[in-house]
Amino acid sequence: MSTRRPSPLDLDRFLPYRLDILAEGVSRALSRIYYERYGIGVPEWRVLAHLGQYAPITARDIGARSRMHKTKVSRAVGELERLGFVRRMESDTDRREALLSLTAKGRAAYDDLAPRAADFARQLLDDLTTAEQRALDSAIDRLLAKLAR
Amino acid sequence: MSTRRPSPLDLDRFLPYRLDILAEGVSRALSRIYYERYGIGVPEWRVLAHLGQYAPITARDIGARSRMHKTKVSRAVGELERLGFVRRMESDTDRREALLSLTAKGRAAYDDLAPRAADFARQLLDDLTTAEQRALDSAIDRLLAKLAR
DNA sequence: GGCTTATGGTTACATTTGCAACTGATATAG
DNA sequence: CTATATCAGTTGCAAATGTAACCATAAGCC
Repeated sequence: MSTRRPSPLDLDRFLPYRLDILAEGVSRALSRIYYERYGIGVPEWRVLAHLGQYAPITARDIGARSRMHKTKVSRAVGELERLGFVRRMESDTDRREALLSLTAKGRAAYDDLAPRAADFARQLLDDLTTAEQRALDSAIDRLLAKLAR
Repeated sequence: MSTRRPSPLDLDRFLPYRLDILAEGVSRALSRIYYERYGIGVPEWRVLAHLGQYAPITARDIGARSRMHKTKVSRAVGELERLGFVRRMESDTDRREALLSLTAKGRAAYDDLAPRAADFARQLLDDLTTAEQRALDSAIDRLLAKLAR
């Protein structure tokens, strides 16, 4: 008679799987905010958010910070330029790289979106107690640190 | 004189962004395990894992459980069939759908991979205290539940 | 200096993905 | 019944993505 071995892997509790579904769902929900208003996708939003906070910054550094492939950054920057959101100045210390920053229009979009995005994250977390939020945050920090090794 | 407004959005603490980077990093690290051994990618691995645990199951149900688009499931199943990992039986209650299950070869791959995947997740989490692990798990549950609404 | 190697960024090409349309089958309304 | 709507799954096509090659510049080395 065949006995069913206990499954060595319970998918519904498997962290990588759960994280992926969660990240995808959160990203999709958030994207509604910026896609509806400005017609931009995830990579463009990411670049915009980086520029809002860190400009002037090079494409390289955006990629390094956000773990985006350099071609993805390059194309997102291109699209944002096309939209008139981003301006590039050539660096005077290294003529390969360009210092990116926001135009007035890009700044306006950022100033519109950033608080909405922050609200979104707040609402998402508002079921959790402060302690749970801290626990989640610190767990993410530790996992990220572990991956970096 | 211009004063810098406090940023309304601190990216390094922004949950959607952090989740995305974490999920991507975890997935990439895990994928080494199954890619190196069987040359399969994320969608194929996901389908394999579902079949290992829930077979016989339809492609539709795999998609519903794992939030994969039906075309992605369809192609992953096709690839797993090509590899000789998956067999399809037609359902006798509904001839549109196919009941998928693993061949001996597919089962062997699953039995090889599943414990490795489980180990991977355990190692990933072994820095965290049990309390932290539970907090993380419950936070993910709540966020997923919130998204589902 | 000149030569090799590495780097920021873009582009070409192949692969992957998602959407829309389709096929064959089932459910449902009248 | 039968006509219409719905559904499981596949396929065509377009958009998005990653890899590799490339260009221009910079850095390291002799």
